[in-house]
Amino acid sequence: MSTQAERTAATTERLLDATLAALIDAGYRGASTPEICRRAGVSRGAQLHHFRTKQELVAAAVEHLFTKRVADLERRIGACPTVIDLADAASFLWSVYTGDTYYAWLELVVASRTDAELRALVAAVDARLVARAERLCHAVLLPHVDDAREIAATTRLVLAIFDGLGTHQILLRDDEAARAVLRVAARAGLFDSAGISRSRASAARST
Amino acid sequence: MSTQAERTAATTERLLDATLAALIDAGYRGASTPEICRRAGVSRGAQLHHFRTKQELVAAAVEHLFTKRVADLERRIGACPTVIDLADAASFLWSVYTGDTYYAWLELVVASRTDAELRALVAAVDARLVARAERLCHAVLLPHVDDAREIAATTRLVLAIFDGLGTHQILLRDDEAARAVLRVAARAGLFDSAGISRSRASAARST
DNA sequence: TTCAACAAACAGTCAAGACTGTTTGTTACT
DNA sequence: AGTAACAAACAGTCTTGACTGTTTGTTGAA
Repeated sequence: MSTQAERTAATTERLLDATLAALIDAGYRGASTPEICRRAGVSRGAQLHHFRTKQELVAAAVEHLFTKRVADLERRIGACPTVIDLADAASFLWSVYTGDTYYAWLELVVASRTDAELRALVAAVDARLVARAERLCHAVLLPHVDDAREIAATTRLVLAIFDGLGTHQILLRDDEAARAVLRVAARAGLFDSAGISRSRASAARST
Repeated sequence: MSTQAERTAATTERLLDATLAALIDAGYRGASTPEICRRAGVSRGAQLHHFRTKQELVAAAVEHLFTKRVADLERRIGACPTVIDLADAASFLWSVYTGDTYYAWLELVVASRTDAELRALVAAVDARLVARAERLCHAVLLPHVDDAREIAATTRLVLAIFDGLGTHQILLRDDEAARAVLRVAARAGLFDSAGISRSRASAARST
């Protein structure tokens, strides 16, 4: 039928996708191995053959989620028309950033708060995500800034707004409200390199 | 020894405090009833006498957490010296906002994403918290703004930044980095009513 | 090329432990 | 006495990981 390698790849991918789906639909608590196997259409024996412990499966799923998020983001950003208004850009980014994969990620982050082993995995992957975000932020928002700490802090601020809004959306399922918040942020000059530069200039004067 | 009412009050309070402590230390998943009883020094029989189901216990704990957060916040804000710099104020708010009770709240919010009953409880309490935050935001940041939607959006933005930074702290345990982010936000005019007004004026001109 | 030997993938069952909620019994207040 | 508060044993369900056996693919010698 197929080679061993092909079978392995197919089964592991189904398991990893099922793990993310379970994480999204049922949360970290509900992502049990029987549930994942049920979704993947794979026997528990097969699952245990490929991932000897649940930790191994989760670790692989974290990596899988990272590549998926990055691929999603870059594909959709690549398909994005030329940006004119930074407020529109923020709204566009919001539509890319939120969604299922964000909530899968949030489940992992929150679970990792009380699980040191998981936290080590998630933190390592997060560092890579943040590094990418910093490069993007540097290119788009702060092309004339060279201070790494300045770039890092600005990136964190933008990420925090998106993450915070994503968390709020759990309780207040109102996408338009979230976009209104982003418009306020844009008006305040948050996504506007000129605005930030202007603020920096005034900050410099005040010292 | 003591009256029935006193015994009931003492036991329920110990159970509720233990529930929050378990939520903080072990997460929603780890906050099992045996664990809560162990922490409270109460037998499972007593727990089940006062809270017939876990749902009841969690519901009471959500309410307990709300009163605790509000009390903490108002007590510490009351003890705060006169505010001079809004960046310092943001840093102060951060020290009040983050901490154990924030993570207990986050556990509940994330768990409520995949638990409709819990979500109804948490959303109702969240609405009350946000309403308080809006009044505070109106008084401190936007005293001259009357548009309710404007106030709501600005409040959400500030809350989103704090919540997002709190989530980031799970992976990046660096309080100083979080404060640096808040300084960037303050410099961008986010916590500065004048800055927001100025931005609004320029936005009005552009239309 | 063909077939035997081997390895990997897969399926299903089982035991140990954990959690929830019920039931039964005991102690302390009214 | 009667009732509320508490304690402990128990039943049922779920999850994890171990174990046994079967099918499928790979390798190498004749």
